[in-house]
Amino acid sequence: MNLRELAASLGLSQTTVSRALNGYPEVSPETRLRVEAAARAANYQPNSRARRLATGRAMTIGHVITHTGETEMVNPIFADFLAGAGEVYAREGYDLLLSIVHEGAAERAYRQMAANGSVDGVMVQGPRVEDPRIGVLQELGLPFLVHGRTGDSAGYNWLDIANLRAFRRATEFLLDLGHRRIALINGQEAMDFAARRRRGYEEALRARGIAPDPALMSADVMTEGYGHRAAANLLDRSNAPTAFLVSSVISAIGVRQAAIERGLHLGRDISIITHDDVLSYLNNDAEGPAFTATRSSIRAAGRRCAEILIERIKHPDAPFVHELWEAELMVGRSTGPAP
Amino acid sequence: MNLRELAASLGLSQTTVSRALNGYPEVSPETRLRVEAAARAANYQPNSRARRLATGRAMTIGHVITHTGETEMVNPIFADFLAGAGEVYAREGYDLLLSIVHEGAAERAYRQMAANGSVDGVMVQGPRVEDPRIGVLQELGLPFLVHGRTGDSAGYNWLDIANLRAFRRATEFLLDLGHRRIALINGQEAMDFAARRRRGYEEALRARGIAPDPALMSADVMTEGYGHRAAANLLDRSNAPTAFLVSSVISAIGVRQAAIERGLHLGRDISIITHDDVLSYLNNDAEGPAFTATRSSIRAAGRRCAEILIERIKHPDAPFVHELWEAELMVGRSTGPAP
DNA sequence: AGCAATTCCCAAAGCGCTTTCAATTCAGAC
DNA sequence: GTCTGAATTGAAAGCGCTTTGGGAATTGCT
Repeated sequence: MNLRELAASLGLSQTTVSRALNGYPEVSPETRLRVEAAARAANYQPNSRARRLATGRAMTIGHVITHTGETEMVNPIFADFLAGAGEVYAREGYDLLLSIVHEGAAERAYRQMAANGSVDGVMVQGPRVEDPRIGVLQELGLPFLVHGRTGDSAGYNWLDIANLRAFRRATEFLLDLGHRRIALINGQEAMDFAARRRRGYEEALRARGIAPDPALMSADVMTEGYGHRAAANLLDRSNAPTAFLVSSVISAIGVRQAAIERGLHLGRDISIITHDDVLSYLNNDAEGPAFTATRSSIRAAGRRCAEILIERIKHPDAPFVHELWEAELMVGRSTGPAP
Repeated sequence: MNLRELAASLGLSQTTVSRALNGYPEVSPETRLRVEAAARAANYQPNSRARRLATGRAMTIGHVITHTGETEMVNPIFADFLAGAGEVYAREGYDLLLSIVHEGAAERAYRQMAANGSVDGVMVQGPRVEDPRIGVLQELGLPFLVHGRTGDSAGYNWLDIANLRAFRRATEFLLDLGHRRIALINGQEAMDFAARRRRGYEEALRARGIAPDPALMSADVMTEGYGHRAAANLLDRSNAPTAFLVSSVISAIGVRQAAIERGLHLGRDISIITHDDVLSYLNNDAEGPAFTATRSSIRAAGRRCAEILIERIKHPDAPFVHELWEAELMVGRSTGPAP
């Protein structure tokens, strides 16, 4: 059933039927009701391909997710972010076009989306400290929103969490507990969020007169194995740290494992604070691991990012939106006074 | 730059330019070269909206991912599956339309995709023992492929792993090591894969004259917390199991944690076998946890599923494809003789 | 009653491609 | 020379919708 047939069956023109269904005012109430009833009865759905061509809008938002070359790893936090954003898209009638490519191919993916008009805007995730994607998107004139920040953050829309403050705060918390040798198990520091977290950690240490010790810091893709390996190395040293600051729950599980293997008791012999994205399948709650954590839901971020982006698509000339979220510090059972 | 402008700039008709770019034979080699050069120079990309309308093909594949009501959990294995499928889609020129909805809304999502023609086919993941989606898709006449199986599996395309055999094999492995009280920490048994795994487990026990003990079996959404909780309960009983068969690495981590908390040493006091989907961020290899595992890459499955589905879209009348993959049993450090 | 302003509806022109059908050219066959 | 058929190219008709620019009927105002 298409519009022409529906119109014919009603003895109306396509124009009127189209207007009736799309809520335009120049249709009499009775006609609108009649049309709506007929459309429902015939289970009429406008052909989205035709509509897109006619309106020039794709009603689609593009997400380009990259995986890093070496490990081919797809960051699992994307799933939760997508779930949050997807909720909003569905509500607003947008489709979500997902493209998963190697890191170097992201630019091409964006160019293609822009050139062939398959999306109205794109969501950028996981920006690096220097991220070429931003410049490309600015040049393309495609509306976009960055989850995170990079470079000169004034010239585009972004939503980020206060990574620096969160990790400064977490470090201060450990310092207050008397810890002096605090290890940082960070994500890859080419990523903007990781770079900021490190700065927060270092600032807090310096503010207490402690020089950051490069031997206590590591940075890598945040897998469980990495957390385990990094912690194992550090714990086997003569001058082992008494506390760990970890960038993800997945890695924190590895760190915990390394500690336990060495007979250390969490919150007594060793302290761990992790950043917690509140992933649905790794709940860090009272009955779970209950790590002390800086906490900010990635899914909620996805929702809000989607809202902002759609707003931007509707009003491309509005001023840039910058939204900074604070992470909350949740005290769990993985921290305690320095031994 | 659109086709008309490009054609005008070349002094050719749209017809010829279109043909030249799309590889039709009725264009002279020189003309084709000229057109291709001009298209490259002008960075011409055909408007996908127009092309879709004209051809009637969406060049898009739909994935509808559901999250269960209570937990709102998005299964993280989807990310890896999508990454695999996405690779193939990109190669074949297909887009991936992702819809993340509540369980009950899946049917409506499919109907909508079919009615408004936004996809050429859909991928179905995580089928339940009785799954209404299959019937809906058959009725809609939309090509689809199921990752997994359900009900009468003859009437549609699917790719699955041999869940029953994998878990029977794993159970036999534990039995051979002398274990007699083996717990099953399964996924929700409304899911087809989990139901099959359970049958495999029970078959193996019965074959050795052991009656499956309902007290040793549990089933739930496979989070870390669930694994921890279920194992803790079992281990605190008087007649605790000596081995665990777990349906996912994430839950296995929780099980391991519960065991360690009770001073049990893996592979000596307690054995764990888990199913391993080879998730990129939870690598279960030599330097990682190294669980003994039944192993099958979900990402590889995603790749193959995409290939099959595209093939089906191109040849809708071909006979149904059924592909059953064996999981391999990888012996790690988490299993040993019964104490 | 006469006029302008609404109200409601329609015909037709796109949107930017693909594809059918027809036209033209030219080589080779008679 | 004429005819046939292959090789190239184009004109134009869609694909199914939205939207512009009228037009007829109705209403409101003087």
